Amino acid sequence: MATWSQPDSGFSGNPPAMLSLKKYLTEGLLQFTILLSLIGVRVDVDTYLTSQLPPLREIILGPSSAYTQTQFHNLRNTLDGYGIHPKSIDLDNYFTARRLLSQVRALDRFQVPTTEVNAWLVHRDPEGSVSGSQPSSGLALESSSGLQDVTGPDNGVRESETEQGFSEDLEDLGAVAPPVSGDLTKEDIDLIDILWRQDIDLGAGREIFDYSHRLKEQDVDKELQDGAEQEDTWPGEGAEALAQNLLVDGETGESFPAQFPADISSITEAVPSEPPGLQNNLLSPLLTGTESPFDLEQQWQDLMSIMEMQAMEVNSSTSEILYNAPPGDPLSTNYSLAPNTPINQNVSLHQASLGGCSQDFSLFSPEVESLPVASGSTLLPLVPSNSTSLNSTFGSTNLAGLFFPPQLNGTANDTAGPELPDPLGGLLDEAMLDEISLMDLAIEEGFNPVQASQLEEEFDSDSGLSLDSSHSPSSLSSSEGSSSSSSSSSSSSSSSSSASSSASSSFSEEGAVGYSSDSETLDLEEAEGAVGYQPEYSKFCRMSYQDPSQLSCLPYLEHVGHNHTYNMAPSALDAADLPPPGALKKGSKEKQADFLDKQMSRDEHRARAMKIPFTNDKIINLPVEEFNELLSKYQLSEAQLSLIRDIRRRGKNKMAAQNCRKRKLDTILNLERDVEDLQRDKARLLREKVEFLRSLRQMKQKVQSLYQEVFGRLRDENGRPYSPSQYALQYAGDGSVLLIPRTLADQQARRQERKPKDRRK
DNA sequence: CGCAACTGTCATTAT
DNA sequence: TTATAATGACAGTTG
Repeated sequence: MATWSQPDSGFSGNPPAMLSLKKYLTEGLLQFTILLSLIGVRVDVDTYLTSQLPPLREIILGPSSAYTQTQFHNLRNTLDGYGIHPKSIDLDNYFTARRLLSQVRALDRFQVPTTEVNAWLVHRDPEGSVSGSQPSSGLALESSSGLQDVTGPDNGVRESETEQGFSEDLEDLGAVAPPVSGDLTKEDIDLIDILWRQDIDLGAGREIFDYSHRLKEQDVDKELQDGAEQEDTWPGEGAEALAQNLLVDGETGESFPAQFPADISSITEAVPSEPPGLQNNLLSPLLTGTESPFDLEQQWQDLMSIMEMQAMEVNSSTSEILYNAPPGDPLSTNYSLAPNTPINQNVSLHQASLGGCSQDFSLFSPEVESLPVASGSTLLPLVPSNSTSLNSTFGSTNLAGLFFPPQLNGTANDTAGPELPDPLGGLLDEAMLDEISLMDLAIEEGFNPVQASQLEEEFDSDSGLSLDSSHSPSSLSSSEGSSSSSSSSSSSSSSSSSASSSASSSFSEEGAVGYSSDSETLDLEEAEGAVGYQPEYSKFCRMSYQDPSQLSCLPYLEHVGHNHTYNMAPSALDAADLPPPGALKKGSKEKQADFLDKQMSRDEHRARAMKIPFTNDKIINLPVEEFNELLSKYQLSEAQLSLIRDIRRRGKNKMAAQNCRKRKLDTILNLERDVEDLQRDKARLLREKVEFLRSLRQMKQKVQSLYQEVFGRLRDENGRPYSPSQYALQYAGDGSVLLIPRTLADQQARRQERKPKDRRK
């Protein structure tokens, strides 16, 4: 056996390099298209391919490898970690999927407020209490949300539960990788090869990902849960209104935090400190806008830019505030908040948002957003009397420009209209919001188990190489000593139990298909070969890769528990060899022999009937040269030779069929998992987007409030406040703020308006 | 008995 | 060309 070369040299005949790009592109694209269609993501695959977007490209190309030749040996020799279910054979595909996942998860890194998301998720106050900005206050409230109830226990409990679920699923998958050290000896590798050649399932494997990855995924999971909660709070019509409002935000949103503090201070310094008087009348154009559809990619880029620019500004506190907003309290939506808001003259925007948002939250609460108002007019009903004048005031002031760099600022004010397409608004329509909720719900309820199993696999991945481990069903079946198989781990023992159900412990005497077993029996066989009859012990483990106990727990594989080894003696050839029915009554030895006979395959019976002087294992698994050499050593009849050739052909084909089926199943599983991952990522990204938009809107509201505050404190030479309808604050590029007549401001604004949306009286 | 799942086998094609 | 692998299709076995 030591002399054995790769029996399945056919694999080597298909090096990875041979994988045609065409195959990748065609099959990969096809699969990915299917995935996308399943997910509902409308993405131009070609665009992403050409744009060389790494994650998507990997996603596209990844699954395709499932159909490619599996480089078992190469992969195995990499000693890299991977976790695979018992039927999983396509390690290439698995690696691809892993790489894909890792890259997708890598996206998490860029995202600004992962922790912030968690924060507001956890602390969201469904009661809508204003004071809920405190993180600690939200936890109890969280459970009260409707979706939360649907999804189950609170996050804290949930996380642990998911972990348990992972482990269970992992076991189901049979992918539990035993903690094998990464260092493998030559013998180990050889053993792996041997096991593999013996039609052993390579399924179990260790994961590529380390603990941090798993943690990351868990975080993502938690985010999903949280996201589901938060989104649950959105009323249907609210989502639409929100989307529209968000659009407006998107226009102006991208850069304003940076300049804010300085501007504020500059304004406030020049203003006498008097109680605000006109704040209520001031309506911020920033809150209004029109939705402009945008392609997904552009939105992505915009979103990214927003993230980058406002990462520091968008913090957990704002998020908390946003989500602590009282549900459905339209009354609080009026702009009375300004008086209640103590404006610190010198506070930075960040501080202002922290302090003011808690009180101003009502303006940005989902309920407010949910008001059935479109674009700029959304907030008008909320404004008491001179809302229109206020609008005009704001529109002319170009206040937004104060906070947003020109290149990014799409003229936030209503009158100006969206100079630039809203990068975010297009994504955030009602349907999308609904989709988010549904997706989260589905993921949490439906996909969590699988997802959990994935996580569990990753968790176990560290343990190391599981290919050859005794834990893997395949190894169990193939273990040459097989006596050890009985003592194998629980996962493996299940497989042995299945075998034992039909066979006594004797099955372990010979490593069924294992080459090692051949070697062990070689001498004996050859010694008895002349006699022509070598009592082969049944190949109990032949089918062992299908560990029923493990697979039964896995939804996909629960039906794989069969062990149709064709134990019966069907052919007339071996009928004579079969013991009579009364054999069972004979001694245990004969009983055992009978049992073994029944475990023999048809070809084995035929071989025995034909007095084939060597085992079927050899016939099937020996390399061609050795096989021919073996044949040459015996004087075999033509019938025998024909049978031997058939046995070899059938045996190889049987293994090929098994591999094929495993591969097929693995492909399906991988695709399924990819779909889940993509759905999860999509949901997460959408959630993040919503979060950013909310934060953005909140900050804009802050700006508006400050504007109102400043404007309200302005007094003319007679000590009277300026009328918002007659004056507006105009800021210059250098950061200075001027009080100018509204007519002038309007002119300037109109000059900048691409699509005038005049609301003046 | 019928059905579903699993498995082995054959034929065909690809490598 | 040969050997082998892959795979669809079919049939047998089992629960």
